[in-house]
Amino acid sequence: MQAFENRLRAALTDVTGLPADDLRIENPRDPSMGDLAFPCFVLAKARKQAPPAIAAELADALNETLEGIEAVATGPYINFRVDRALLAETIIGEIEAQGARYGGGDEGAGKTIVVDLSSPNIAKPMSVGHLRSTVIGAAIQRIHDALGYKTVGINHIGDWGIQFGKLVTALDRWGAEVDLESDPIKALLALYVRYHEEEGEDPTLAEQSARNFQELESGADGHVRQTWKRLTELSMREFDKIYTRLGVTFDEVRGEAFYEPYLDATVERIEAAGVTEMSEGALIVDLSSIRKKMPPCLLRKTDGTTLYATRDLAAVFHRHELYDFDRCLYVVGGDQRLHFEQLKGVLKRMEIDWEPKVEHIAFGMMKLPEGKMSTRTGNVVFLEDVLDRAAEEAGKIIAEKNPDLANAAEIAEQVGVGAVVFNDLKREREKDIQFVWEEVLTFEGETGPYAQYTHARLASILRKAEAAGEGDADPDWAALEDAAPVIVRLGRFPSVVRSAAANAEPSEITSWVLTAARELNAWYTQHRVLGQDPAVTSARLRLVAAAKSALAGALALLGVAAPEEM
RNA sequence: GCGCCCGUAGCUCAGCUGGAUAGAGCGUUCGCCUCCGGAGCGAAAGGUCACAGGUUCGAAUCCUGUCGGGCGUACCA
Repeated sequence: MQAFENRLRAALTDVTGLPADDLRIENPRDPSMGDLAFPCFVLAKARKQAPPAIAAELADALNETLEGIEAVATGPYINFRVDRALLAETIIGEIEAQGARYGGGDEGAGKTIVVDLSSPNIAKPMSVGHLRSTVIGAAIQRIHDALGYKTVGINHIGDWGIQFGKLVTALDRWGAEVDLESDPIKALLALYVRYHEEEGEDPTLAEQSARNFQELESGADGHVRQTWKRLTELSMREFDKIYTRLGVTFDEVRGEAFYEPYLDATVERIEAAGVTEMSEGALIVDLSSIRKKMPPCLLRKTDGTTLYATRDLAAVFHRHELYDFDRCLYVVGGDQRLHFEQLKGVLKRMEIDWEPKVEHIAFGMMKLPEGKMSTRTGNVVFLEDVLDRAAEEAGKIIAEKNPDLANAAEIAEQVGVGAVVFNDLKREREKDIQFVWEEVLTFEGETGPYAQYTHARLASILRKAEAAGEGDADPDWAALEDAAPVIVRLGRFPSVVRSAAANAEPSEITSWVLTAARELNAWYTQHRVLGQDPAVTSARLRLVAAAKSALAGALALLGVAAPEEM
């Protein structure tokens, strides 16, 4: 589609004299109006003419020069219609030539994108909330991979902080009462909740916890550190199970503890920039010059220990030195907006020139009907349970609709997990989403399984064609006239990928997938592929194969499997 | 209180960074399997784009205010 757009831009430059970059080519509201459109409003002032008159005049001029594209003036717009056979042959040809790489490119070559994603906390279960960061971050990374960027996916594990002092305290007091081996994370969660219930009554708990964390931060390899190590190992084992199911891998997995040795140097560096001061006994960076009333960033507490912000600053310096990134994307919930504003605020005050490359890719909170999820109060839905139930549900449907399916269990997992992942990527990432079981377990309408089903149907047609030996004839591209809207949709995929990358917005891909799937379903129910005139069957089969390939590619970017049968 | 984000069909959401008659899915109602898979397809009903002003050829989109919601607001992460 880009090729046609470029030709139009060049032709429009010739007839208007405007630079190609200033010409905005749009998609017509209704596909029946045309494949591409140019609004003439922008020319009205300079030409002192009404837009409809300009459109009519330009359309005539363009038709003199354009070959294979027809320009029609419709009111203030010029609508362009690419010759149907040319359109089909060009777009399908592109998809066939590029295969699984269709939609990708190499414009990212030489550029590095760091993506900070997932970042679960040790000793806490992965909730459906962590799903968002993991799934959105992984999709953003894959989208950039496809465009040729060097990407670095970093899982920044929350393995540090005062809560580990608390956990050690809780384990020391009540550890004998729980079973850590069979389900370590749920046992630890119970301890954590209990701790917070009792902390109010018993001030010695908080004191002990503070001492524990100080010992941990001192580096002493005693009881506290040993306990902490054990917690980390138990938790990572559980997390890896989930990452395997989601098909997510990381290029770098580091805990916050990794940055422990860098903290002093980080604080010194910020002090050397002359932006720190003492306030109420704590070491801070004042940020009121960045934005009125912005709270200061705390680097050291009164007791000298560091905070989340200190460790994140150490991490961002470390990452910049290691990767010299072009963008560093933090895929972290919107409830941490202030934290990243402060992080960037400190960098700004230090006059660090790469500060704009650090971006907070915020996403909406996952909420339960009962309110915000909270590990402290136990108001959470565990990710593992969601995946299990979705796969189970998919299994039931397979048993009912396709009982002879060979690898039913494997497909049920792909469909169930696909449904959960797709559901999470469906909406614009900044919107809050409410977790509703029946919504997650729905496989009809705008869902992942619907997209997977479309893919499976296309695969099925191709299998039948293969078995019947159809599709060898030369295709009659003109026979795909009725498929033009679908073909245009497929042709737009590369620009959708680019937009999704620029906006770090995977939902642009899901939207495209759903629209394409809907249009494909409509098309193949109206146009039988097999058993037609051989030239027609050939053309339709080429479209089916191209569409299947593009759909599979899009689903791959999202991290959703594209089964051949389901 | 202050700061940031948000308000589009009964519900969940799109709306291409200011353009054509505001579109989907779910739900509701009606159709469609002698025909490549009904996790599907076709159709109907459903809208004062929260409200009030403003900017201009033109606003769901930009600005201001009001109302309603979410998140955050220095020693948690």
